[in-house]
Amino acid sequence: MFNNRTKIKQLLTGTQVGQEVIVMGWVRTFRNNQFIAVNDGSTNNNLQVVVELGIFDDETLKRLTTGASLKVTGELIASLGKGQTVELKAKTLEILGDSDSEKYPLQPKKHSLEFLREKAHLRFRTNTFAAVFRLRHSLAYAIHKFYNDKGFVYLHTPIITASDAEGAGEMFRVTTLPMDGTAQKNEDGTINYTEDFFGKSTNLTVSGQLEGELGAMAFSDVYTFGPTFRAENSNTTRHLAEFWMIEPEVAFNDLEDNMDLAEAFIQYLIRYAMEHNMEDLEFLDARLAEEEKQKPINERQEFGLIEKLKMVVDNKFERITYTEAIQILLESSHYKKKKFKYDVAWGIDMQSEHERYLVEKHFKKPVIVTNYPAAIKAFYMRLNDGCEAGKETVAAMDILAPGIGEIVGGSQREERLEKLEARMEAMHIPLEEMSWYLDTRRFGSVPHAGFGLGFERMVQFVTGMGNIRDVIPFARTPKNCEF
RNA sequence: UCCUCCCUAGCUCAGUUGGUUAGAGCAUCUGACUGUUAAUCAGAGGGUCGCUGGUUCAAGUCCAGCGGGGGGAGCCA
Repeated sequence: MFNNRTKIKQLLTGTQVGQEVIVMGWVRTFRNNQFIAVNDGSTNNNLQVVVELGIFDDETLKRLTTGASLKVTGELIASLGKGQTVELKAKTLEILGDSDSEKYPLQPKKHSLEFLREKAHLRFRTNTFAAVFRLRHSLAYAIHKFYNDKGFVYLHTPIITASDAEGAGEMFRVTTLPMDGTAQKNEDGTINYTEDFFGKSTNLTVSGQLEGELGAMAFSDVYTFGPTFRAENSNTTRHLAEFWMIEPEVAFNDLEDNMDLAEAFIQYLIRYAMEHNMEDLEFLDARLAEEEKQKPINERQEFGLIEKLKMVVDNKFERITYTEAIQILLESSHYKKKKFKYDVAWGIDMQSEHERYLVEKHFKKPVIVTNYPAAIKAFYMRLNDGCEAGKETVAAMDILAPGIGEIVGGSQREERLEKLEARMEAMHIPLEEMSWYLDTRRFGSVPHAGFGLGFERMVQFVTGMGNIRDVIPFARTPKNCEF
């Protein structure tokens, strides 16, 4: 057996002092020809391995370069120096893999996030990214735990879909047809997809929601958690072409139930991270505080990372209707002083400056905005009854988070067949192609609701990372598909 | 896609009104030191100034095109 090692996280608890142990990991620094800081990814804290002078030959010691991998056996002892409680007194030292220090890109010094983004294959070995991706893992686990404990069924919705009706964004085409122009064409010049692999035009999914609704009509409570794809040419710090989304879909739920679920969900995830990853959160908190110090005072965040997370967990989210939100904006001194670039009026699709004002200036906490004008929302959202003519609204809700903007988008779904069909027709959505979807409304339709939470945006919120490309291992963005 | 800023050593940056041999800190290498904490001290090596073209006696510096990146906007999660 090769893997008879003990993880560094375990060793640092100090329970094995006095015992002979085996450690494997990577060299972070080698100081004074005596002290190796070894990291194995189980924690950001390094284990100090002490090589006493004269025990190992110079040839071996020279190979202890940053990034090299090691196997060390020795006795775990209470540290003789300050700065750590335990250290490993090396008895044997084996270099598993050398790392040419002239070529290894990660140096024992600060690197910019932009530089590390281009070295995404190695950036896990840095403290910042190790903390981020351990948190990402924890949050992913917590998502399954949250829904599993509530009796939800994890439904795997397809990655390749034929429907392009949802209109959530531009889609990536999936095809095996030749791209050299020799693909068969129809009389009108369009590509003849009957010859394609699936016999029709197919795409990568933009959302698992419609399939999720099918599951909810049998299991009552389902959720999806998987990758989604948008071919939008978005170049921002909060958009990816490939991202992960969590989409619960719940039968016998109205908009209020939906909001309750979303709020409990977000608070659960943050609480889980604080209970299981506090060390990493503290590291990121300190990193962020350091970064804030570089900024001019008027651009600094009001709260630290952990402080912000505590506030979200400890306070109810603010809930306002779209109409109230518009009213708040219109009455704001910000509006009266004409500080908004875009005008405010009932019916507009709020701009990010408006959302930011509500969340960051007015309420200073997460805000749930409900009942948006029907004209600016998707076809499947439930029309509210008793609306004033020309001011129809739908039972939609968006959760806006400080610093990130929209983190959740959801709604109660239109369960009434005639109203749904009328809405689809008005929005030019082909009813025949969506017949499978409409069957849910034909056979035992029930009120139901669901939402989508962008996983990376959630990871951004919890880690405080400003750029979404730094919270997914290998980011896919326009003009960038490395690794 | 639009607006804006940027691209100089491995990294982070400086480089004056265009003018000799393009600099610094860190990293790396060599040596010294040896209970260090991003060790310290001394020395050394390291550059097609993003690419292509143009203006000029002369371009890292000015102009144009292309490529890449940051920030903001739109679209959204």
